[in-house]
Amino acid sequence: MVGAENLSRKEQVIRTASELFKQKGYSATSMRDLAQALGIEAASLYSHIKSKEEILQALCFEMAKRFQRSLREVEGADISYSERLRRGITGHIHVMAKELTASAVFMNEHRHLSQPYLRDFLLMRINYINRFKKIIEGGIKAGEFKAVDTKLAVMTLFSSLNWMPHWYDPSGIIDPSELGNQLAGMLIEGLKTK
Amino acid sequence: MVGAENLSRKEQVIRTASELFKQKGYSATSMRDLAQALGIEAASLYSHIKSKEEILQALCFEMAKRFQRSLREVEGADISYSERLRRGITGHIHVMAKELTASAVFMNEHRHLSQPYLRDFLLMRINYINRFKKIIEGGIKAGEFKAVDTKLAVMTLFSSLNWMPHWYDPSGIIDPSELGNQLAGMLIEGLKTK
DNA sequence: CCTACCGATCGGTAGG
DNA sequence: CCTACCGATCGGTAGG
Repeated sequence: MVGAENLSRKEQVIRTASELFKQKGYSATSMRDLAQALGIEAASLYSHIKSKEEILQALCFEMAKRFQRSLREVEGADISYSERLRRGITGHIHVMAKELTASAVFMNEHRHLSQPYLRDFLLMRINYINRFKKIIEGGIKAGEFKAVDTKLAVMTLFSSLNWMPHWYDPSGIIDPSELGNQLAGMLIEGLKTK
Repeated sequence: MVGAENLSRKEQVIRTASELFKQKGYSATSMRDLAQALGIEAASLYSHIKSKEEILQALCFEMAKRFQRSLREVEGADISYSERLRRGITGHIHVMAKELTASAVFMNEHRHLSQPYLRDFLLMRINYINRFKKIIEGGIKAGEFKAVDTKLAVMTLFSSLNWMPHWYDPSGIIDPSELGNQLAGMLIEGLKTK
């Protein structure tokens, strides 16, 4: 099956690229670096991908889709805003934990997308953030949350989620659900003892 | 005064570089980009700086020093852990707000430092984070904070501080002190109404 | 997947 | 601060 072989090899290229992009950044990673990591010549990469940027596009949009899908499942549910926030956070962390490297690239390297991809990406991201913001605003209107600055609240949450690929070790003692519960707990209940 | 003129021109180069590094990233910013932004030829940059990386070094270590100094002022104070955390956060935000662009570069581009600068930088960063962590641990031991996962707590705080240069508008309605108080309040008291 | 190669651009230097 | 340039490396193509 030629098709399946090509697909799997292409994915192998994308995964290896993802690791290099995370480590060194997109711009500082050359196609020769990538080829060397795969044990082939740089020119051979172009049998599997059209361009360097195509790899970044594949990574960024695949992750964006996964994060969007995860959040959508929570929005319809008939539950409290605290619970909705908790599930949104846990869902995000699950997606992230399954693709830690791609998540880091998604977060830090998307600015190297060219137009119109960059614009599309940023629209998806602002949409994602706004949906979390709506949950927080809903909680405030319902009297469940304090009247905090919603931009600060959502940015604090989003920052925390974004930075996790840099320090979270999924093989450690704390699993994604537990991490999500603890983050949600901390943001909702605060650090202070009652 | 030749000395003063050189210094001021060098700082102008560093500031312009800082803006480009923030926008496009260190690797994707060429010396020709920088020269063009300053209205001179690329070769002329080397009258003011020794190398591209020297600019990054100057930026990163200057900001690191400022953040360290800001935190040091809080650690000696004889105040509650909540208050210590609050002042640590507010201090960080003040430093950041005064040099928003350099703060963004400090955060996102330090990985392009070569050795031994990279190692020194990372040691300073881990030291900075650990000092915030100590405040949180102190608060837990004193019964002032809940027994949360301190790594998650400090990373959430640190992420939030790091991401601020990307969204905070210091010319907006919320000033640095107010932003610090709100972030500290949110982390300490939580979103939930009591 | 390789050899052979392209034009463009990179950070930086010499010498004024 | 400029002109003139350097060797190295970049992403990518032709042709097998």
